[in-house]
Amino acid sequence: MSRASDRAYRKIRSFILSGEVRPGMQLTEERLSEISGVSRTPVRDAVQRLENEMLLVRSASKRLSVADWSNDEIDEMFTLRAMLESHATERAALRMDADSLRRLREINEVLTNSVNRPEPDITTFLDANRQFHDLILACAQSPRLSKLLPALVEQPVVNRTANQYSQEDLIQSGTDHDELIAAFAAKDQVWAGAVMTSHIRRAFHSFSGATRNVVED
Amino acid sequence: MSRASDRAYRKIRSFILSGEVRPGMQLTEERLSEISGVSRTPVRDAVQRLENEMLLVRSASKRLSVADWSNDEIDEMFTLRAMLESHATERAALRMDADSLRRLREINEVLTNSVNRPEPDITTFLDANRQFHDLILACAQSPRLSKLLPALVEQPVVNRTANQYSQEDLIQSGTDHDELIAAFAAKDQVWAGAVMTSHIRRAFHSFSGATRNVVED
DNA sequence: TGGCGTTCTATTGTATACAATTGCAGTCCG
DNA sequence: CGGACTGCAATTGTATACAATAGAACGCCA
Repeated sequence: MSRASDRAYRKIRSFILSGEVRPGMQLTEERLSEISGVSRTPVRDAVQRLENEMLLVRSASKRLSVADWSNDEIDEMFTLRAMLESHATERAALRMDADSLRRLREINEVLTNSVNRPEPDITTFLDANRQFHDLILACAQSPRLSKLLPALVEQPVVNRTANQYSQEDLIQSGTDHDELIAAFAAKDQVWAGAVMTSHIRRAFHSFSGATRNVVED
Repeated sequence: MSRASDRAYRKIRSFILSGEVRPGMQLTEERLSEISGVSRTPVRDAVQRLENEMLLVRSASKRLSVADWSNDEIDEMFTLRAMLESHATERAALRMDADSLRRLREINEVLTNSVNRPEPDITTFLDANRQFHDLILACAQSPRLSKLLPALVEQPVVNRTANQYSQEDLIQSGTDHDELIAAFAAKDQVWAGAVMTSHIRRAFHSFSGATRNVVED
């Protein structure tokens, strides 16, 4: 979108993700306008986008608040993401060209290097990981999927997941990607889809295992 | 949303669906503002919603035009809808309560009556059909699904499908719904999900069969 | 005559002022 | 003392004016 509107979107988003505001907390448009440094008009555009991603919710009558996802909702996000991203992967397997395949290898090279060291570089890992999944989505050539999926790959969850990961988990991610690449090279959509499903499901359990049932510690 | 904004949304939507504008045709915000009788501010809200539903697209730099879906995109819509709505149905099967089940029966009673007559009442059928599917979605109790699915159940396609339907097809819809109700009563999520998949897939083939390959006529 | 640049116009983006709505608090009555 | 009503304050919704930007048309020069 436009500059001010985009700025507002990014500022508000990172404001929420930073954890400065607690889930459920109320936010006025004017407050968001101060935070992002633009007027309420572009703020409202940004807010509508964030509502679609369900980072913000309009509490029974028009008042804005920060979303507070239940465990069930987060489980559901992973489930839906696994379904849709596997489907995207299947489509991509049929449409993958040599250039994209090469690019995937390059990206995963970077990703693997970022974790195969004494102190894993999480930032580089996350960036490469995002590029990898984005490229697959692009290869799927489905405008609908490209619109729907991003709303399920919420950074808060992805980031928290990555931080929960042990180094072995991170290395396993690279291995999964290698297998995906092999499936793409073989143009085997079933294989590719299955690897993606298991890739995301593992992330899910790593996330919920580390997050939930803190009482048991 | 708000009154003017909602008004704009409905007016523009029906303007597009009426077929008065051809797909790919450009529309300015001002023009839409005239059509809907409100100022550009609420129009922009409505436009953003319609962009999410992909009824409108922003053509390489910000100019608006009516979406023009390829056959592949429509196929993809049906595929995604089948995936997500089956999933919703599976969830609903686990969460269905007696009241909702009764209500489903009532709705399907109306639906069945609307088609079991010499001249089927398509309007009533469509309305009951929508209520039926909406209630299942509500029973699934998944805010994400409730946000994602409507973007895949586009009225233009549903309506055109219904008009393509033969009377037997319409009656078959009611029968499918009966079977769904039976699966819900048995709390059998696998059964329910399978029936929904086949229900939507049939609609898909009825649609594409009647729409495509006109050259062969 | 064709390609390029420049101006002009159409369109979208932003700010601000104002209208409408909703929640809250204080008060009055039972 | 409780509950509902009324008026005020906070918040969201809408219109309008203006700014920025992208496209098109025109003319200039090679």
